[in-house]
Amino acid sequence: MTAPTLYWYRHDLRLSDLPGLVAASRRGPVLPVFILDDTETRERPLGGASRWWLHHSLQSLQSALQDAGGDLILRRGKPEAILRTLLEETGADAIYASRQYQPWSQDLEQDIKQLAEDAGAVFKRFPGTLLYEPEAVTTGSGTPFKVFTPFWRACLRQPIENPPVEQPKLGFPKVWPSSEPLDDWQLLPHSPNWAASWSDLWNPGSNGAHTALKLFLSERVGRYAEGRDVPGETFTSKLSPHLRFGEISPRQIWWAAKTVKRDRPADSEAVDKFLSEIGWREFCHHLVAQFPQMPEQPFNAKFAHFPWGEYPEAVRAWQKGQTGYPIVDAGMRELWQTGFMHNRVRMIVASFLCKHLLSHWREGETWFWDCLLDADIAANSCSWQWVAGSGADAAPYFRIFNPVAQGEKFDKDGRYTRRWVPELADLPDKYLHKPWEAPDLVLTAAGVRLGDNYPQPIVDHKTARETALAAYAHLKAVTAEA
DNA sequence: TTTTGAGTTGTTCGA
DNA sequence: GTCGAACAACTCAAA
Repeated sequence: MTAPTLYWYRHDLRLSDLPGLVAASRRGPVLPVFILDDTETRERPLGGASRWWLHHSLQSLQSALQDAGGDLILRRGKPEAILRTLLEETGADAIYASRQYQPWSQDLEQDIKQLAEDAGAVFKRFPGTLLYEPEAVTTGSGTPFKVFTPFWRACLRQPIENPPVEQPKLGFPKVWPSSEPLDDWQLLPHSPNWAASWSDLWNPGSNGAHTALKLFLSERVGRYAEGRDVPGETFTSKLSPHLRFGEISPRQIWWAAKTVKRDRPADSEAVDKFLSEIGWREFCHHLVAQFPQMPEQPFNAKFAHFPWGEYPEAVRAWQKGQTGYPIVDAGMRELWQTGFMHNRVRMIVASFLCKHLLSHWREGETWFWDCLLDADIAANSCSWQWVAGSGADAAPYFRIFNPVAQGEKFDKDGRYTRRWVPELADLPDKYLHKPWEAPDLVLTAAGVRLGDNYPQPIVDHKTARETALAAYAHLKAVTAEA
């Protein structure tokens, strides 16, 4: 009888377009296993919102595997220990998995390879999480790209030739090792259950991912180029949490988008704009694969000297959406209430934390990590560094978002701000993004009492901007000395 | 090796 | 209200 293959599920919770699973199925019976590592020895523990998503995504994958006549084995602990045990328990002679790119992944995969060999088994990694492997995209001189545009152009010169692969026909062993009940993992919040309404907002799992993709490509992508910047409208794909957990592959997205370009040439440009966002995801993963310190250290070493301050009260006001800047507060409340924030607003709130509050980008990175359903080490750390000015191809430090101007430009009709900051809902458009400038009569009529039911701005924009620019000048002075 | 062109997402100021 | 220029040089990538 053929020995089974352990398929070690990681950030690839799907059945279709999964090269490792196809290869495993060709060898014989497959034992799918997912390991939750919350030991904090190597892997960064998941944030609260991500745990909620993971619960539902695992549930979805488990039931899909059961429909196929199999199951998903759930185990908790260190992957090294668990995979060693499973090899012994099941007599499996191979572990197959998708390659991952987190800072700790390379060491972990090396250790798994070693323990597999020690047990007389093989460990094989497969692509599937990215469109391009980090080694495959380099500059003419063989070094990794540090600027997005040439990076993405180099990617586009390498066409994706193979279409996504279908779900393989899976065979399973007769005897199954034990599995922990998902509910025992307590991934869902309780007392309070802050995610009570999330099931209405999100549909974790591959089915939900493909539904979201179809909806986006059929109804939204045409207006993506401009619409993506308007947080009060829905012209973004909302695919990020699905991609984060690998419920859908970037290649599946790529091919579906390619079909749209062929069938609706008028939308071709907008589709390319969308695909370049997939490109940013690739860029971030490649950067972290090359620079594993990204989540902790500034990519631009000069920023080690940047005079970040410690302002815990201001950071708390930012987290709670109580800064007194309506667009900032709207974003932070959307995040808290839904596990998501519109991309445009992510930039505004991040700029505000780093530049208006002069707080370290890691404060923001940590908060986003805990609150975002799509929290991903690579995208999160690269994007925060991008905003802070220390990242690859980063925004220049003197580019400081004006939260009033941004609100007036991108949330002109106030739909987004009024939704998340209802205490300002009755203010006229003219003052919605700067209530402190509204005459008393207007405030009273709208039921707004500044400093009472909505805060005064915690910093003055003009002053904060000047202070931030001075901090940057300080950085220049320090590095000039060095 | 040297040179050259270019670089996600902005703001402010002054004409 | 609208427009162009300045903002700060610097580093990257390719010719």
